[in-house]
Amino acid sequence: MNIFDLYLEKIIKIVKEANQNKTIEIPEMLNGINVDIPPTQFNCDISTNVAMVLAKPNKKSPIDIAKHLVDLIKKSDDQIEDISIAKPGFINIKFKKSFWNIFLKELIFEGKNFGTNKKITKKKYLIEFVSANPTGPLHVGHCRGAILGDVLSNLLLFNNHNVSKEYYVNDYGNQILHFSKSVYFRIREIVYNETFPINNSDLYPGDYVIDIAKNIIKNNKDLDFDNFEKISSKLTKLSVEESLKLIRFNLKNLGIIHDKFIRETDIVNNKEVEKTISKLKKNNFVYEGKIKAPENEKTSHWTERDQLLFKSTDFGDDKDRALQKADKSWTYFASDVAYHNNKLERKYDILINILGADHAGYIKRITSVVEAISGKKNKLICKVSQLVKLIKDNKPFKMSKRKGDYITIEDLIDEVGKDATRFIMLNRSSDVELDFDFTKVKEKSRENPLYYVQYCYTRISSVFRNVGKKISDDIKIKDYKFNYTDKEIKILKKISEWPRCIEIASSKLEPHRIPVYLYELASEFHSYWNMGKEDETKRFITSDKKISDEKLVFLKAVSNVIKSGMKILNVETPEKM
RNA sequence: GCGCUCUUAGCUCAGCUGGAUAGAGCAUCGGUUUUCUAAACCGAGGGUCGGAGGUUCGAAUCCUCCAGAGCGCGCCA
Repeated sequence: MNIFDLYLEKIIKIVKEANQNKTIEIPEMLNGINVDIPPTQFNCDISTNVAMVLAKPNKKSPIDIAKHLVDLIKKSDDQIEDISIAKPGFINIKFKKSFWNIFLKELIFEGKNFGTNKKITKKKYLIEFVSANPTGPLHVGHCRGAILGDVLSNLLLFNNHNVSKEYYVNDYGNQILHFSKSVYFRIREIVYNETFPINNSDLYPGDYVIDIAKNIIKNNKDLDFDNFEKISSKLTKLSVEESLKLIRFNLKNLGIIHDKFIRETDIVNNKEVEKTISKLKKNNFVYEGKIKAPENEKTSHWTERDQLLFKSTDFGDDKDRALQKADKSWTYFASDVAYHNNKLERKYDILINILGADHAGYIKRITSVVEAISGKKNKLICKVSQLVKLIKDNKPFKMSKRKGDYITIEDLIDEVGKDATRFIMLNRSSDVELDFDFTKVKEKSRENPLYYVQYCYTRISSVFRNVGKKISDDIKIKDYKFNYTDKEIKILKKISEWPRCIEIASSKLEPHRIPVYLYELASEFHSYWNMGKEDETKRFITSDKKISDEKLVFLKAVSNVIKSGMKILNVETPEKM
């Protein structure tokens, strides 16, 4: 039950009826009208701007319109205790206490589905995220996008959409070649006692490559490591699979499981690139042409030549994009074009890509491709997650591939924990750079917002435990005729904002709103809890170790919302801490 | 040079599908514990929402310009 939507509908109905009775003029579009949360000092529950929106078409002051509407609203609804007008024309509504009983009854009935958006139609989503090169384990830099993608899919699932999570494995091209060469040199180091060419900056020097080399030697006794060319393709495959093992392990420890891993080599080997390009050629989106050197400083080595280009300038990109390299092999972009065609052929309604900030410049061309193939705009939504600035011992911590100097996901999980990592990474808008202070998060774990929210759930659990009940048990109440106090209603109001939080978070793809909301709810609850210290009537458990239905329902409502929010974030809600 | 993102309290950030007197946490200062778990609570101080215009009844929120910060601008992935 979304009370804001409920009252918006009621008000629009009233306005339309008034229009039919010729007492009010309405504009063509009524979407400027909204029902909102009023500022706390007004002592009311919801407010609407309807009078201000209607002022102009009626050529009357908002206050006059409001006066007219207030009567109509009051007449049509028996749950309103007080309805008033505030400058410059807001209509403020305060509900009777019985309204909150209706609300709670509905909430308990909906159970864990409370908050799901019922207005939307079910869609099929494909969300691609992480997709880090399979050249080693994930590091902290990958972490934010991984968690963002995971929680977005949970959020969409919560709203009953169909969601498929995919990882695109870039196992084709130069970087992979360098990687498998690195593995090869590590193998030679082990087998023939040769020194690893540490000064070759193309190679991956990290220690994990040694482990990968060892594994490959152990499991492939029949392989002849004498000549790289001979075993290159086999070795590449083995190296990639070893990397993927590491990556899957990292993701699992973060609580993330993808539905599918799609390999770039499969796309290329299945001739999907040719297929897609010829499709685009037919529609004149692909042609042979030259591109100009980029305008930044290092242009001296640039040679212009004819090559296959995608006409992304047709879609507002600043230059057309190359599909083929000089050696006629496909560019990264070309196989990604084919991959997106592959996605579209699988008939998803919406595609979502989660990208790191360093790939933001790629968005224009890939959305252009999807538009070119599907003929539709906004079929692909790209969501960028900004950088995580790591801070350790009060200094920015720079990771270096060269030195193999990383903070890996395992380090992070060992030291900070999966839940805290997830919560902190999600607690900020993905548009903003995130300071992740390794030392602080570790030391001051008590100040961590995760525990603040979890503690709220723990406190509620302890009440249930103390009266011999379980927090997970369903509760059955015959009549909802409770007389909640102002403080309790304040918390119920916060709970009533939950469906709205979900709605905005999912429509804008901004999951950070969930931890922010949960923190606020927890804060209200802790405040209430502490009132019980001074005033025994405010405690949940009476002196004879019982709890009233009234308090039971109240606690159930709070814990339901915390539980479903934390479930979307995929963090634990322990009953004891 | 061009593109994307950001700029809100001392610090880290919410708030942005336009609404009323702009909110948290940390830090600072002062209080609360024989208790349903103090991993908590209560109170105080702290603001030219980067700057300038514009749209609007109304702008932190939308538009334009400017400044600063970050990221990117390959035939790398």
